[in-house]
Amino acid sequence: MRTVRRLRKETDGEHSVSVIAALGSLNSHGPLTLSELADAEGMSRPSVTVLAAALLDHGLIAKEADPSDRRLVRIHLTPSGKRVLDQSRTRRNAFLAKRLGTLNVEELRTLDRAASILLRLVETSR
Amino acid sequence: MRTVRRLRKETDGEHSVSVIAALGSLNSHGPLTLSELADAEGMSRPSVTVLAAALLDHGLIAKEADPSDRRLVRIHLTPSGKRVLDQSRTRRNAFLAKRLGTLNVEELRTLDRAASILLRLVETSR
DNA sequence: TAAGCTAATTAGTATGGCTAACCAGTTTGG
DNA sequence: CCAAACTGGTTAGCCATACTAATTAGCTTA
Repeated sequence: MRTVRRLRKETDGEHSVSVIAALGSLNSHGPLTLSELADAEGMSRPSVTVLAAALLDHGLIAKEADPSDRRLVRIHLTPSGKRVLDQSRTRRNAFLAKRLGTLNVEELRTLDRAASILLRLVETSR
Repeated sequence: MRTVRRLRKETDGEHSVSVIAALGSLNSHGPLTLSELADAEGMSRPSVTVLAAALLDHGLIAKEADPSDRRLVRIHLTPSGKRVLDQSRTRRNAFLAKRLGTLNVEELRTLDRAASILLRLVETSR
C-alpha cells in the first residue's frame, strides 16, 4: 500500500496509474474490446466503460465498431495516446533510475527475475 | 494495479488492506502517535485520524494520552486487534500458499530476496 | 507572555472502483 | 423461424479511501 501511494504521488499530475496501465495494455496487446481490456486490467466492465470514455475524451484512444458483431466496441491507441504512454515511461524511468541507482547489479537482477515470476502469477490467475 | 485490485478482492469482507497494514505497523513498531503512523504508512495525518477512528470504533486499537505532551495521541493494538491481524495473516497466507504452490524453491527464494530489497527501498525513501 | 510551531481534528472534495439494472445485438432450441 | 437466453456495453447510484485547507489545542521560545 505504501508503495502504491508513493507511486501515485510520483506519477504526479498528467495521467493516473490506471490510465497509463490501460494504455500499456493496448500498446502491448493491440486493439481490444472493452471486455478484453477489463479482463486484462482485472477490473469490471462498467469501470472500463468509464475509463475508456475518459481516454476517448483526451484523444488517447479511438473506438471502432466491429462489422461482424455490432455489440463489440474495439479500441486502440491513437498516436497521441502512444506519445503519452512513452512520456510517462520516460518520467517514471527517471524516478526509478534515481531510486534504483542505490542497488548493485546482483540486486537488480533479482528484482528483474522476481518481476517475471510475479507477472506469470498474475497472468495465470484465472 | 492489477495485483492491488486482486488482493483487495481476495482480502474479502472483514477488513481493508489499509486497516490490516496499519495494524501490522502497530504490531511491529509498538505504540505510535498518529503522526508516526502516518509517516510509517506514507499517508497524510488527516487520513490517519479517520483511519484510527475506524479502528477505534471496531475496538482494534486503544488510544492513550501522553502525560507529558497532551497534544499527542498514542495508539496501540488491543487483544482483539492482534487477533484480527493474525486471522488476516492466516487467510492471506492460505491464498498465497495456493498461488505460490505453483512455484519451485528457486523461484520462491528469488521472491523472498526481492521482497527484502524492495522493503529496503521503501524504508529509505525520504 | 505573545508569537509561532506542532499534533490532531474537522470539513469539504476528488477519484476510482463496485453492483444492479438495462438495452441492444446475437445465438439457440423447440 | 421466432422466442428465450445469453453476451457486450452502458447507465445509475453508491461506497471506500485518500487528499488539501482550515481549525483547535498544547507546547516552546524570544
